[in-house]
Amino acid sequence: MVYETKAVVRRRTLRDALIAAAERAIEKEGLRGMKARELAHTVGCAVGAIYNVFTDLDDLIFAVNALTLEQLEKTLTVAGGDTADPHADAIKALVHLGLAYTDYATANTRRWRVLFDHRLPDGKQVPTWYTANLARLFVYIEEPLRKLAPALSPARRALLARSLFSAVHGIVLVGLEEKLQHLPLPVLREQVTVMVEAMAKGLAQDSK
Amino acid sequence: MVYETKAVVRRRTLRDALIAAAERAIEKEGLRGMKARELAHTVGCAVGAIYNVFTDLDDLIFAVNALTLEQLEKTLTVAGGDTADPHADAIKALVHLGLAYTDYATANTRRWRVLFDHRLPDGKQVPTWYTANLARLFVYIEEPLRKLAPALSPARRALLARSLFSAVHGIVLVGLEEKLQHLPLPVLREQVTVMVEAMAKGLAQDSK
DNA sequence: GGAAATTTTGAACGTTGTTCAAGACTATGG
DNA sequence: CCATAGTCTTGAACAACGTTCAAAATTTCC
Repeated sequence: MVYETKAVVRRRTLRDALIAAAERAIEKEGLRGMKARELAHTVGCAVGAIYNVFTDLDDLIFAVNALTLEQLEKTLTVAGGDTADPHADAIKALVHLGLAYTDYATANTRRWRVLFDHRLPDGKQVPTWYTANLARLFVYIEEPLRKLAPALSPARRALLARSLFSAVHGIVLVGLEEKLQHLPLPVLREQVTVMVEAMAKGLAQDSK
Repeated sequence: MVYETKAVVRRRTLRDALIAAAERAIEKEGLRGMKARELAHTVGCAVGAIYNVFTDLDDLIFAVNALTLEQLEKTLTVAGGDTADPHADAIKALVHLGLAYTDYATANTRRWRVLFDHRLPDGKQVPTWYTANLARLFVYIEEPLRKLAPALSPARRALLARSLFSAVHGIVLVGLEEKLQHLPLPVLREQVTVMVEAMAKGLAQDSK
């Protein structure tokens, strides 16, 4: 049987529709706005049907997060190095990445928040594919970092890439935090630029 | 009437007991573990009694967060500058602050997470006193920062202090994230040290 | 001491996510 | 093309949650 059976098609259609509905719900009201009954209503199925396609709502959230990560990664195109000055190029590339991250988070705050906000009930394990996908965010940083500090061992470079990502993530996170004064986008972008440049220069200085 | 009436005493006693119960619940199972009926049972009151003392569970969470912030601030004692080299002193002080933050977050992960994880339902405002308390975390950084880059205007210094805090916060947050590989404390401390030093050196370099 | 005011109580309400027996549908063999 | 075995879908029902509120208990005040 090469062709898909009706049931399989229906299943995937429902799956996609539910994901789309969840995306819209999250974008409009955040994780709180994603409710089983509401999703079922908007896609026109019974509440129980959700659980034929996803084991959990948590499972559905992970599916949305996977798409969010895809979206996010698409915006993280590395700026081509001019190769005139590899050092300056690397710094430029890092700033570019940081600003792209800032822009995505600002434009898609609720979706982006769910990537990290969502907490599983005690005992439940995060899917390994999700961990791997998230960790891929660090990889984008490794290449410029290699240019910036070539002497670094791969392990240390990976660790530093993670820390660089985390630092920018923190700046954006706190910058967009409602519990504090919301920073206007231009100010936030400037802070990211200044901090990434500082980190890059400081790290390069270290490894000399 | 100088002396407190019985009702007022009871009220405050109940308030404190509920806060204590909430603290224990959060420490054991996070925000999810803090349930109205369970709190009422552990302090020996009716569920409804909670709502005589707090308007919401959110209100109770803010009360716990206030205590958490107090605890946290107590650990952020600034290391005395040796005044031999103000530049090096400033960097040391910043690293010290970062490590203190790291240590508190590691030792009290659940409590600490609630400071930032807790999200209000749409429309509800964060109490201004809470915003002010949180923002006080940035202030600790301003003094070393002044030594590091004296030319900075107060406004820019405040902004940079916020960004420095945010960067460290991000590193710790991602470092302790279950959705990624948990970094062992020594590794995390080292990353914080390296990154704070890099940021400090980079910023100092800029302002020369 | 007794009336008025206040606080405490816990059953009840509205919303959650999730389940599961019953009914509807689909796939397959004759 | 039909009957039947298997599968999927349904939505009422369940448990657990935060929150409310009329009644009961307590405290306050003269």
